Amino acid sequence: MDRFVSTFTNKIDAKGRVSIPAPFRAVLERDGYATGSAGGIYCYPALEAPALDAGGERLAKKIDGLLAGLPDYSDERDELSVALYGDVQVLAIDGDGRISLPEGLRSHAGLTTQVTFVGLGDKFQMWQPERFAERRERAREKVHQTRKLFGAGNRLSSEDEDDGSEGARG
Amino acid sequence: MDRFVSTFTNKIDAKGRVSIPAPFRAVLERDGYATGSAGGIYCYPALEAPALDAGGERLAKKIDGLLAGLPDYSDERDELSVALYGDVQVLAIDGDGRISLPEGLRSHAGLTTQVTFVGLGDKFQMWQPERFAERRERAREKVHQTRKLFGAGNRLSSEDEDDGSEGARG
DNA sequence: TAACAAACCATTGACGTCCATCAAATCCCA
DNA sequence: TGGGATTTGATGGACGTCAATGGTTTGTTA
Repeated sequence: MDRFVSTFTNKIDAKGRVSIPAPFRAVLERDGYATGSAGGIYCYPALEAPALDAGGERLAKKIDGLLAGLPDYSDERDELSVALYGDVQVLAIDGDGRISLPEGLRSHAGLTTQVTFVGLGDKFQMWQPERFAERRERAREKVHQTRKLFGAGNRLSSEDEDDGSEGARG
Repeated sequence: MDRFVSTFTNKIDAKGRVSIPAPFRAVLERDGYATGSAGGIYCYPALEAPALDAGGERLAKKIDGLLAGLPDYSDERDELSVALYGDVQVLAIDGDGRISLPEGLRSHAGLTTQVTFVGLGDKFQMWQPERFAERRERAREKVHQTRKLFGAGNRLSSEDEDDGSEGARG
């Protein structure tokens, strides 16, 4: 499996460190990340939500792709670069699979004692647990309505039905 | 990693010196810069912003590339050369990873006590911290709007589209 | 010789690395 | 199938290293 799926909730310790869920680490390693050596995960404040987006090399390449079409040294490119590269932090993963979240990122997502990791396929997000619970409720509502529109015969929507599949520990 | 990414804020000391963030130095060294020896970073006032542009060999080559298309000894080339090269300063990096900013550059960017280094991929910028905070907000706004223009059909923008909803299962 | 700049050195605090502990899930064998 | 052993992942803490920063000395030039 090479996608981020499921949700997990881990603690932030006194030094601001938090363990990345093991399944996510496995995906990152397959994505070209070498634990312990130089490199790390790319992390930035999500645009539309009080959360952090994060991912590995694949995510970095997508960001590059957004800028690839723009001419060098145009104002437009500079402006986009500020938002895309300027907001990104490269977080190193230590030997125990942990990252430490800088203050700036933590405050954007309102993270204090716990972090909920949410798999989104190519990337994952980090949420303050209570906030994510709300968001999740809204999302379920939405899925419910969407299914009604498409009709019950749709196999894909029944795919979204399974719950209790989360691996949240602790 | 061979690109300038993230933002860092460092102090200017009484003698006008400021440390270049270690990750940026690493990029510069990989780019062909040898700390301590002859050479330095290329730095010039940004054309459209109260900030300084800076970079290493790769940046210099890109500037060369802009001129390459024009015929030798043409007036056009001469003028563009002056515009591009005329304001460039080569700043030496001392043994501790610091540069000292000449008064001309400092005043263009309004730098007094602190400098915010902003990674933009092939180059980085130096900003007065408060001014950068504004610029960053604008940039995020713009990305926000750009995404809406592209719409969900765009592969790249759909990547940035999620607000967490699609990852919410169970 | 005074003024300035550049190299050198020293301190401090943050961060990365390493180690120990604990809980949960799995495996193995009776 | 049940219980104990083993493995893996999460968490907390100690320690060493490096980056940022401030200061001092040396060299150079007018």
